[in-house]
Formats: sequence, C-alpha cells, structure tokens
Amino acid sequence: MKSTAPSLSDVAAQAGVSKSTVSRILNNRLGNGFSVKEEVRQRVLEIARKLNYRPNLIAKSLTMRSTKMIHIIGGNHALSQLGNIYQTVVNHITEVIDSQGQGFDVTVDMSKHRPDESEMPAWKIDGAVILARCTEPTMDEILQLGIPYVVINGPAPAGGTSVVPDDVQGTRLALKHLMELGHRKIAYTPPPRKYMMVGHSSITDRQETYLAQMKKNGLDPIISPHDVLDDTEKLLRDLVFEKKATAILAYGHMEALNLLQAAHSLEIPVPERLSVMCFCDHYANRIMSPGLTFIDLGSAQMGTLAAQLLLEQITQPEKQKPKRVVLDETLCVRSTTAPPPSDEQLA
Amino acid sequence: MKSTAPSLSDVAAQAGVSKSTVSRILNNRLGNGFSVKEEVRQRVLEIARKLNYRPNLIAKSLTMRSTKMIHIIGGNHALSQLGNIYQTVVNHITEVIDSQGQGFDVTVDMSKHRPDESEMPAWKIDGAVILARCTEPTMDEILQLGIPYVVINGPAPAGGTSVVPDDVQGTRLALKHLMELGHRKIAYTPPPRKYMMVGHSSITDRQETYLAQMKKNGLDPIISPHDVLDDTEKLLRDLVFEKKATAILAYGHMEALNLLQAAHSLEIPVPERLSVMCFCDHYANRIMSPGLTFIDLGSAQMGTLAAQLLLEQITQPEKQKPKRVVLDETLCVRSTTAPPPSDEQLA
DNA sequence: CTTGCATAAGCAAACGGTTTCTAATTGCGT
DNA sequence: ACGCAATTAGAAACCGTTTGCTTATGCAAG
Repeated sequence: MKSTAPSLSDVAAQAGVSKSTVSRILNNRLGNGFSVKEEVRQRVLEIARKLNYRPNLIAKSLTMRSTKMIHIIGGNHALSQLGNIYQTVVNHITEVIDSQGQGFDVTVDMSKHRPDESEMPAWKIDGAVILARCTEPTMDEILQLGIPYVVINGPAPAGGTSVVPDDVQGTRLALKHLMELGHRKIAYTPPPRKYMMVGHSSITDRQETYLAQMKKNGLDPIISPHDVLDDTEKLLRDLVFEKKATAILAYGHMEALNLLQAAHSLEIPVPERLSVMCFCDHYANRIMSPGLTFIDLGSAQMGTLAAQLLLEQITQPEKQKPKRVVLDETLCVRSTTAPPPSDEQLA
Repeated sequence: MKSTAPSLSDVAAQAGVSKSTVSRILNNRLGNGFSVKEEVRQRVLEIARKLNYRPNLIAKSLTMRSTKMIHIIGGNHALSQLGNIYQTVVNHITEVIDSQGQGFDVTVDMSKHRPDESEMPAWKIDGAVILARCTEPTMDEILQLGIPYVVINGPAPAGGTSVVPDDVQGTRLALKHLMELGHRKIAYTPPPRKYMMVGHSSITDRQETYLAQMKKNGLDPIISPHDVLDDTEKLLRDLVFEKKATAILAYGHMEALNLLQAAHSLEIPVPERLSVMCFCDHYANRIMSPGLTFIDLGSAQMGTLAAQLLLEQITQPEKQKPKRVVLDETLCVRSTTAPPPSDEQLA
C-alpha cells in the first residue's frame, strides 16, 4: 500500500545488491566489463517482477538525453488550413515509425503559435517532422540543438532534408491531360487570398507553370480574377460564359468542390460542358469528392519516405544525408474531366 | 558554438549567483523566506533571456513529479475515420489550454494501436482527453495511475467525466425540420458498414431515434438497404424512385456528400426534388460542403468544455467532478433542404 | 610467494532542476 | 556599541537512472 512506485533502490535493497547492478541487469548491460553471477541475476529479476517495478522514464530520459519522442510540428495549420493531405502524411509517418519497433512515440503539435514564437515543445525531442513550414524561432532552435529533422512539402534550410512533390511536373501533367482531351480554353483557379498569405511554393509553382505551359502551347491563360470563396457562382459564370473556359484546373479540392457546387447551381453539366480537376490526394478525394479527377500529390509516399529518412538520421547521425527529395505527382482520372463540348453543343 | 542548451548553472555562473537563486527568480518563488535585490533579479532575467535559456522539462519533471503534458488520445482513428469534427474539438482544446497560461503542452497521439494495447505514452502525463474511445488497457492504466481525464463524445467508466452531444435530441431536431417543411417520406442513410464496426453510440442513437420518431408521427421509415459507398447512385435511385423519398437524413457529411454527387449525376435537383441533410459541424460544413443543411454536433463547445473540465480536475483534484455533460445539438439550415415537390411536379 | 588477470560487484558522479536548511549581511531600536 | 529581526544568498540534499571507475576475490602463471 505504498503510495509511491518502487524505484531502483527498492529493488536493490530487497535483493541485497547495489542500484547499478540492478540497472545493468534489467537493461541487459552485461558483458563489456561487467558481469553478475547467474544466481544474483535471477534473484534481481525475480524481485523486480515481484515488486512490479517499472523504470521511471523521466529519470531515464534525464541521463540518457533522449526521450524517444518524435514530434510533428505544424499540425495545426497544416491539418486545418492546408487541406487533408497532411492527414495522410501523418498516418504514414506513424505507421513507419511504429513498425520499426524502436520504441519511438509520435506526437503531433496542435497548438497555435505566433510567427515569432518557437513551436518546439518544452521537453527534448529526438526528431522532428515539419509539415510544410515552421516558424523561424523553431528552425533556429532545431538547428541550435542539432535535432534531426525532415521537412515535408516545404523548404529546408541549407543542408537540411526535405521531401517535396514536384508541382511543376504535376501541373504539366494536368494540362497535358486536359489538352489531350481537346481543351483549348483552360482556366486556373488559385486559392483564396487568405491562404495565399502562407506563401507556400505550390501557389506560385502551379500558377507559373500553368502560365508557362499555356504560353508554350499558344493558348491564352485564363486566371480567375477574384477570390473563389467570395462568390463562386459569379466567378464561374465569368469563366465559363464570358471567358468561354471549357476546363478548370483548381489549386485544391476546396476550390474544386466549390466550383462543382456552383456548376450544379448554375446547371452547367460536369464534365459534359465543363471539365474540373485539382491537386489533392487519394484520401481527400475519396472522403470529400469521390469522382473528381485530380493530380495526386503523393502524400502517402511523402510521409513514408520522410519517416524513413528521419529514422536514418536518428540512428546513423554520421551518415551522409540526402538534401532534398523530389517526388513525382501522378494523374488520377475520375469522372469530372472529358472532351470539351463541340461548338454546336455550346450554341 | 556549444551544441548543448544552456542550463541553470550556466545562467548562474554568468550572473555570478547560485543555481538556487536563479531557479527561484525564474519561477517567481520569492516571498516565503526568500528575496533578492531587484538589481540581481533584473540581471538574472536579462542573462537568462540573452542565453535563450529554457528549463529542461525532463529534469524539472523529475523533481516536480509532473510533466505539464496533456495528451489527446485516439487522434488517429478519430481524426482520420470519424470525420472532421475532431479537428474542431482539438483546436478548441488547445485554445483553452494555451490561453490559461499554466504552461501545459498539448500533444495528440497519432499512432495506431491494437485494441489490446495501451495507448498511453511511455512518459507520465498530467491529463488526458479521449476522443470517442480508447482501448481497454489504456483506460485501465489511466485509472490505475489516477490520471485526470475527460472523454469526448464517448462513454466514460463509472465516475469518469465525459462530454457528449445529445444525438437523440439532434435527430429529433432534424426530423422536426424536415416534417415542418412538409416532408412525409423521409429516408435515413446510416454510415458504411466499415464504420459501423467502431460501434459508436451515434450510430445506434441516430438510427433508433429516427425509427422511433417516424413511428410516433405515423410515417413509414425508409432506411437505405446497402452500403452508401458501394454504389451511391443505385442507392439513391432506389430511395427516390422506388421508395419515393423526398428527403434524406444522412449519418454524416461523407454520406451526404456522396448523395449530393449522385443526385447531381442522376439529375435529381436538390433541394427542389430532394432535400438532403446530415450531422456534422460548422468546420466540416464550411470546408467540405458549403451549403449543406446540417445538425451541428457542437464540436467547438465540446472541446472547450472538455478542456475546462480537465484543467479543473488537474488543478483542484479534491473538487467534486461532474460525471457526464450532455450538450444540445443545433440545427443549421443552409440550402439543401426545402419543401417537398408537389405531386404534379413529381409527375 | 609475488604478479597478472579474469570475474563479480559496488561507489559515486553525473543529468538539470527544486527545495530545505543554514549563513552572512543589513537596518534599527536601545 | 549591542542585540535581534529581516533581508539576501549560497550549500547541499534530493528526484531515479545510467555509467565510468574502483575494489575485492579467486586462481593460474612466473
């Protein structure tokens, strides 16, 4: 009926040996200049079991300088603002790390932080995964403490590891798909201004590649003039009836979803009259808009790879680490893209 | 160029005072037989700031026997399987806890766990929030260690605190709305069989209340016979053309979204010919299906309340804690519900 | 009868804080 | 000049582990 849990000393006292001996026996730190008689070993093990001894991991962490914790940073903004691809990423990270059986615990930081505030937890972590971006103080601290890290879908400082999708190649893939279907009037819908603030590379990469590819193919670019979320129906009327667009490539599934709803309201049949596609991943697509044609950002692959790279950095710090891994995006054709309407259909 | 973080001793040495003095100043443990000259206080604070000193929480926890960590358990299944209401819940929990300024860190467990495995992290936590459910070994461990906890949207063991939405009342609200619009042929679409496995109370509560209310109002219940995700169009054809449903109440936004898409494909106008509504929350509704009429589960309120209750339990353990808090659900009318079509419209 | 070397186990110093106890200085009334 | 409380500060113990170093013992070789 003791109120405190048994400690190493308790076991040692009962067994009539010293703390260090118990520690070494329990952690199998035998050999290497240390040994015990088998009889003593058994006695200690027996007593530890009898007392239901569990090591205090806080104390252990203190001496070992390792918490066996891997922390995912940026969960709040990534999971709630940047769309659901991070859900997939996180799932795959934990899957890889759990399956390695090295006893690492994965946690996700869900607090909101000001941009001038560090997102690092108060305790020491053994590794970090950064979703898209982190605040500057966070990066400073990670570098200062020499904590292994991998950035997913965002920029890493010089020498840092990152895993990013190839948005340029993905955008080309999307346009190629639409052009092969016969579209010539292809519009692009950027994210709402509110999200452009985050300044993610995908925003410029997609838009600029769109502009470049349209030009290269001798087509006139059509970019939605105002915010998608302001008044999607007005936007869509403009794109389809004024600018005569027959296809729209949207920045993300949120924009695509809004466009589809608006098309529905305006009785613009998709895909017969208008093709719609966007960037997203299988998970988001399945849950939120089954049937939407999309460019898969490969979030699952990003998560898996990032976790593997991180574990390598943790377990083999001396090993040369890769700087930046760029993954191809892939096209998933569903049912919202089709050849453009013929001229008589339009009339 | 030191690679290790500055410690209390470093600060003490630089300031020319002892560790204890620094500790007391930094933690505001003045008064009570201890005091410092203001000048020394300022100097110590200044140096701590300059060195960017952050106390080592591991060491601190060792003496204080508290980690200042609040862990959210069940994040993986809740966030990825049970829909996005948990996103809102988590956001509000962190908001409340951050705003209290008591220095608690919130982490979300994202690992997958087998049902016979404990989800408790290896380190000691000061409190836990359980999203919907946790494994049995987890609950055992929490109770054994006497860790304060709150269950959100799920059952708590005897004497435990839980915050749950009133699905019975919510379902009544939904049906009342549809009946007041004039609907008599109201169908209910349960979640895919795959999700029924989790056995959440909402699954039975909604369906049984639906059955009870229909009966009470002398109406024939229409329950979708097969899995929504199997072939939504077939399902919808059956409900609308065979069973003559004019309104559908769906278990969640996933089902509703699929139904809307199918309605679109089948050229069944919503809401003119068919009303659709579901259970979800403002966040999910805004992101995933703007315009959908829904019953708000009050996820924001649940998160806020749960966090407050948990903090109370942590800071005032002796205080009598509430057992089970039931929150009302609310109706949010958007544009997918309207009076049923008249008979001539149907013809 | 020393030396040398395994083998077996303990001592004590970390780790980075908090807290209790104790000591030195100051202020002030007499 | 003296005593006593209040103020200011440091030394040391402690939290529960790990680990480098030391010590004791036994036994074979020189």
